[in-house]
Amino acid sequence: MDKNSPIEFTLAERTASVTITQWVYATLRNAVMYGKILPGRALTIRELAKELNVSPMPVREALRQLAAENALEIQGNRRVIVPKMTAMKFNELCQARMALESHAAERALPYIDETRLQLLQQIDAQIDDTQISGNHEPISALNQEFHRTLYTANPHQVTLPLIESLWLQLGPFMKLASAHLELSTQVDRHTEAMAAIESRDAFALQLAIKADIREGFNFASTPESLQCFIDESNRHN
Amino acid sequence: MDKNSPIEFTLAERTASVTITQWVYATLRNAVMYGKILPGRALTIRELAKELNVSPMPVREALRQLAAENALEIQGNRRVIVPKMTAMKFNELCQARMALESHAAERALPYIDETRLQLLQQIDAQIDDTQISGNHEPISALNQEFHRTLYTANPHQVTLPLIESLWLQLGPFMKLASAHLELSTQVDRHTEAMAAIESRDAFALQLAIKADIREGFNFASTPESLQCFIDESNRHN
DNA sequence: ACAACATTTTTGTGATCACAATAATTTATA
DNA sequence: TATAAATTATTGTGATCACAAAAATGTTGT
Repeated sequence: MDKNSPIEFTLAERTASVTITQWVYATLRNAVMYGKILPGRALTIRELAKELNVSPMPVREALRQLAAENALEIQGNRRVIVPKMTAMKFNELCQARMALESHAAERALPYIDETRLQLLQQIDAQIDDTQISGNHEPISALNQEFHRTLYTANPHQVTLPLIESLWLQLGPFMKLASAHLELSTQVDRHTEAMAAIESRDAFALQLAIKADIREGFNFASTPESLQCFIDESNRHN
Repeated sequence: MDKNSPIEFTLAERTASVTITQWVYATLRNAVMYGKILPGRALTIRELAKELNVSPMPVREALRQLAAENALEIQGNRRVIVPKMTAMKFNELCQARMALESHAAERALPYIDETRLQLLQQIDAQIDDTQISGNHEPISALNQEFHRTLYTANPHQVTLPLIESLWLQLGPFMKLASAHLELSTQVDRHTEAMAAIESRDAFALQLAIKADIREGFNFASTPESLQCFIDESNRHN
């Protein structure tokens, strides 16, 4: 149990009119989403409060909020940890992403206008530029922005919070997996998605989104390689 | 603004080894789920604390948790309210339920054994018994239990928390709508679902679940009648 | 009678403290 | 030396308080 493994916080911007709780929440969320905290790592209120130079109170609230989003897990002994991954759970999370996000894309399609399409193309171009660097975090962040921009075209959207919950649950594990993976093999499904949008083809859009999600996880194409990453992620604690 | 409209709390059971926060959470969640709090109703920490005979602290945490689940909405002025419904949002919530729950049912199907099927039949029988009374709350609770029992057959389930979030968002509005509706017209789609399970027909099961959800909302079959209920629900504040 | 201003009250936020439960460490025992 | 028991340290929970922002109320001027 390397309970004391340090956490590389990327401190969120601390603008005015943002409460300390919101700032702590954003900071912790970012740490979970981009795998800065290892699965199984125990998080204590006082430790985080000291680390972030705030009182325990905002940390308490932020932790509870993240637990409500299934990003953290409150154990029976009231300890808060980053949940561990299993092969079956990983599979369920991927399947849930495909079901929910293809649905969100379909419901967003009628609302996508020329402006939003250009926005999507712009983000996709940024992804191509960043692809060379090979860093996991900025690519992952841009990829999320692409999906978010697509789904939020629907002004009555209700699924994004649910989708973000799934992203959060996959985050800690993806970081570990991406370290052992060359991303270069990835085909650009975003282009296919945008073609489907232009031709107003809901079915093709759903296929493209599902393919994009599936390929993001194709490092774990065989059960053996998946199990290997899971063992790796759980070895440290 | 009948800000002071009373809230009929059904107090959750206060067993030992349950924290006050958990108890308050369960109580408030129940109130939201079964429409005891009108949409638009502002909730203040101190008011609820006094009402429930607890200190403000557990109420604070419970409210934040419910807000994280999209059951409550934190406004810009930091006030907490039960979100108001719109026709478009209502439609999106129904569509999301159908997409997510039919997916959950499909993923659960392989795990359903004889024992669980009997459990489902038992719950369905209870629903038939309660149907006569006409009360919204117990029928709704049993209906939820039926769906929950189905989805949790899958031991690696990850979608139930997301589904419950959708239920919570629909809760306050359903109560208002059900008051103007005779439920007797409802066909029993649960029987169809169980037949699909027995024949291991995933597609038929998905259809049955979708039909069950759709029919639960068929009081709002025309846009006009839906708008009528929405106006009614928002008139009070 | 109604708008604009000043005053009072109420509210969420965040800090600090007490306490019981849990975990970690030390000491005692075989 | 290994295991059990006792002690110490740490933790989450919940209560209380101070404070600034916001809402409600009261007051004034036209």
